[in-house]
Amino acid sequence: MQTLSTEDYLKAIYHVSQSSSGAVATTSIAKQIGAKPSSVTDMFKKLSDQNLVKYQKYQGVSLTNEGVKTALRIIRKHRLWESFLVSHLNFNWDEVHQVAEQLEHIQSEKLTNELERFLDYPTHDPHGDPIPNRALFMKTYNKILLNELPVNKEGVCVGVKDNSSNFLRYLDRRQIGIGTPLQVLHREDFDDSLHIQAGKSTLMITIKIAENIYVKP
Amino acid sequence: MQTLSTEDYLKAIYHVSQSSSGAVATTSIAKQIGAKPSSVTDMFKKLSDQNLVKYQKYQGVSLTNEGVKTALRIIRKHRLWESFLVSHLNFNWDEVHQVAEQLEHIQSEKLTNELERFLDYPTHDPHGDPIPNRALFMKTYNKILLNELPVNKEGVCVGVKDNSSNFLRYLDRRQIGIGTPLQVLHREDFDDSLHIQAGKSTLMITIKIAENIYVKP
DNA sequence: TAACAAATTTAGATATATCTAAATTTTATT
DNA sequence: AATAAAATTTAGATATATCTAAATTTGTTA
Ligand SMILES: [Mn+2]
Ligand SMILES: [Mn+2]
Ligand SMILES: [Mn+2]
Ligand SMILES: [Mn+2]
Repeated sequence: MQTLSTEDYLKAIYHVSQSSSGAVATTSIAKQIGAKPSSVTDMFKKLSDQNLVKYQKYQGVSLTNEGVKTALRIIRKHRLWESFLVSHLNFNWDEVHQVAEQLEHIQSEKLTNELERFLDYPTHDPHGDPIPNRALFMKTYNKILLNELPVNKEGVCVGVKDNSSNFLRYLDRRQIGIGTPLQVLHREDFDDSLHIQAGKSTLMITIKIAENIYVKP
Repeated sequence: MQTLSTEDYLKAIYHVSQSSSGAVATTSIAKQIGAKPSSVTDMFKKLSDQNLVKYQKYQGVSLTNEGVKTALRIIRKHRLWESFLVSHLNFNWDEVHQVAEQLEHIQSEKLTNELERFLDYPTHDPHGDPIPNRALFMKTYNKILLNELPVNKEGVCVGVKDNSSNFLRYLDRRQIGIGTPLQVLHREDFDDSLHIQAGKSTLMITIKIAENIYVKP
């Protein structure tokens, strides 16, 4: 059986490998997990012994098929729990991550599958991230960052790149959430700021904000 | 912060101290937890350092006020989760214990309190055990064991003493559960077996069964 | 009460996880 | 290509948890 730490490593490797190509480097995981590189090396060896990653000294790791499956099972649980917390327990989308970080380690297939049924088979979590189904398949749709949306083209917010409380609460204050219609009215070349239409209100956001909002055109 | 193991020890000490008087002995906890007495001694020292138990060498432990509170907080979570699993996730009462054993360690006051609200402030878990409320107060009612119920006196099943899957499934097969009306029709002195009325059916049970069913007269 | 048995504690071994600092390998730069 | 810088690994230290076996204390019985 996996230790809690093992599971967090697999998840971290999965996420890093999604956002970059090639093998996953020791330091990138060290940063993500908050551990020293030497500890990461130890874990890489351990995971390699269990055939969850392919590891070559000095060359980083990549997940094996079994490793991907294990990571997706944790991510599935994480996102299902986040959905539950928001939809039934009055959590705000910026409060769920820390708790889901614990709940994702609960070992019970029946629990996971029944939770999924209870939530009526959600496909996306409160941050717009796709939830792997029982077969670990995820429905992903074409999404682009808000700053890539052509001026005056209509889009809908379908997710966020940055999941930090700070950013999510900023969006709350601007009344931007999953499902909010978004449109770029004007792009100010001088400072890269954007004039946007968000739902019924128009407002001004910086490029940094726009780079963390996913929209479906 | 508590380690998972610490929490299980506190819970074990609480339960043992409920079912016996005086200090809690090293071996009794060793049996409950499935550890060696020497390990238990180590933990007793650790808990004592944290002022969660009063410990005197060779004399066992007793929980301090803080220790009782900590134990009750875990028990509160355990029983709330058991209730959730049965009421919303299609778990049977004999399947919930192992999962609740994990869920009880999730650290989030908001989660616990919102779960309680979501379940509409239940006072008892699926086994009839009382759930401590937010102030850690438990509603207990007068209950006796079925074998102490006078012949022909009417009672209602309000709990079970043995929580094992084996026993709970036995009760399922006999259609005895929380709320089932029970009555002792005849007590066979020769082998201490009992003829009982359970709901609409009459059946015969051994003394061992009767000693594990709580009834409210 | 002396002697034995049972319970408990202590001492020391083993296993695991993570760190620091040194050594090694890879990558980038001149 | 040689050298410097960065990344990674190794070696060894520290901390924690749990065990076995021996020593100690307590409880029981002749
Ligand atoms: Mn986690
Ligand atoms: Mn999420
Ligand atoms: Mn537990
Ligand atoms: Mn219970």
